[in-house]
Amino acid sequence: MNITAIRGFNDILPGESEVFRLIESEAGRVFSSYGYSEIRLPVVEKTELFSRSIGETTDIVEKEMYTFPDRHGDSLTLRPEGTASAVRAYIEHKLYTLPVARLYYTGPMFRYERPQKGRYRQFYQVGAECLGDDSPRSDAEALSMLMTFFERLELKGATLQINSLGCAQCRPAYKERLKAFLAGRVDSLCENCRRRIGANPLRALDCKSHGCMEATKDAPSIIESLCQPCSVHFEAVRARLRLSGVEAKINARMVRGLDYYTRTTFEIIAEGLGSQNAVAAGGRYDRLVAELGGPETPCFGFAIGMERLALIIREGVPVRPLGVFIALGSPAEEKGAALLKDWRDKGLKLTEDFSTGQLRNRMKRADRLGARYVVILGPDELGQGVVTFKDMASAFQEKLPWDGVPARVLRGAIGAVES
RNA sequence: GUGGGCGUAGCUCAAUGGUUAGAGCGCUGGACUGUGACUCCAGAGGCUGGGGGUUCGAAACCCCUCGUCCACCCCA
Repeated sequence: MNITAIRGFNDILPGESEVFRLIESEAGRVFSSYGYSEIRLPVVEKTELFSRSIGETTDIVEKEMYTFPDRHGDSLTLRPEGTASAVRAYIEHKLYTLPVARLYYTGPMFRYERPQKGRYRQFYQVGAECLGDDSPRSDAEALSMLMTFFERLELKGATLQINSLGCAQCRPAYKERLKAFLAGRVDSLCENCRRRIGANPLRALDCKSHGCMEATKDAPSIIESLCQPCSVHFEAVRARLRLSGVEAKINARMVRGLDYYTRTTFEIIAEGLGSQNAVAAGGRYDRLVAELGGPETPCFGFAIGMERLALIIREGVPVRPLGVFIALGSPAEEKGAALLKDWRDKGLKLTEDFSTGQLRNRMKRADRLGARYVVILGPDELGQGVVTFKDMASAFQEKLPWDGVPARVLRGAIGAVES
């Protein structure tokens, strides 16, 4: 085999694809029950959109984007995340004329990183953005919607951590305080953190190196440094979450890797993912729309990592039981065509075996295809207007009149019927 | 970008530097001319990831390279 998929780009094969479909359809169901509508966004945007919204000095923009010139020389980029595109579309189509826009999207994102467990160069996200509302209830609503979604998927052991990064009023002051604090202990910081003290001292807070963890133990807390409005907002979000029965742990050291966040940020941590343990994350971004040329618009949004979620949600996605149809001889094949059409129209999931060997081998093929039942039409059955209907799990078989097959399958005797 | 583990049949894995690289599962066919899973028999399937080197002799040892997994960085 000479040509293989490129590194970090994976095929999602049958077996796995059902889980992805389940995640997407459940997300659509839950989100739309909160008034969210789907927006389909392009996978490629002008590079500038991402560098301006995510931040010039972030890792994503500095070294993880798939950027290339198109034939006119414009610099294009495969989207590394969805929020920037959603905001661009919001402004471009003047969706701000609505009182509030609740949007969700799903699809592939691209980042040039070394692949490892739960991290790939092409990865899928489901994201949601609520644009045009500054109420803390909006933060809480999105969070409890997300938790509801996880409940629907029977996700166990997911914990919600929240933080507030403040706003243009209070963050700069905090940054200075932290810088001053860190400056006193440069020696114990890791090389990386030393370098970023100037541009992004907050990063030192969630650095995993021992020295940094030790050095920042008594660092000033951002939560305690919030200005009055931000502090009120944060407390209101927490109160609202309690009301909805959502447990949230404060993590004052949680820092986001994208520059546009303000006030509330959060992460949902799941077990069983190795070191890439955030299955969903997001927060408030009150400045981004204005920074990209739209009107002042407060927003809240998040994204869910689909392959990470797929790694941990329960197995055994319900699928409709598969039937295999076996015709013996040309007359039966001809009659079978009409019967299959009718049965499929009535909702059965049936595949036909086109092989011609011994019935024994054809049964074997049906078994290998995962057939829950087999429908056999041979010369005998043809004469009597029946089929031989066999339940593969119990080995029980019976003769059924042609129009009796759908009822036999659909009444559930063959297992749960679900799409 | 950095570090480590692993690359042998479709899959999971064997094989002190020494004949013709094996096993289980799967696949194809038969025993059994209309009944799968169990049993038995036969068969197909490999440039041992690729390239170079050491050696009388390499799947094995050395170098390079590619792929993959895990971790770091960072993130969903």
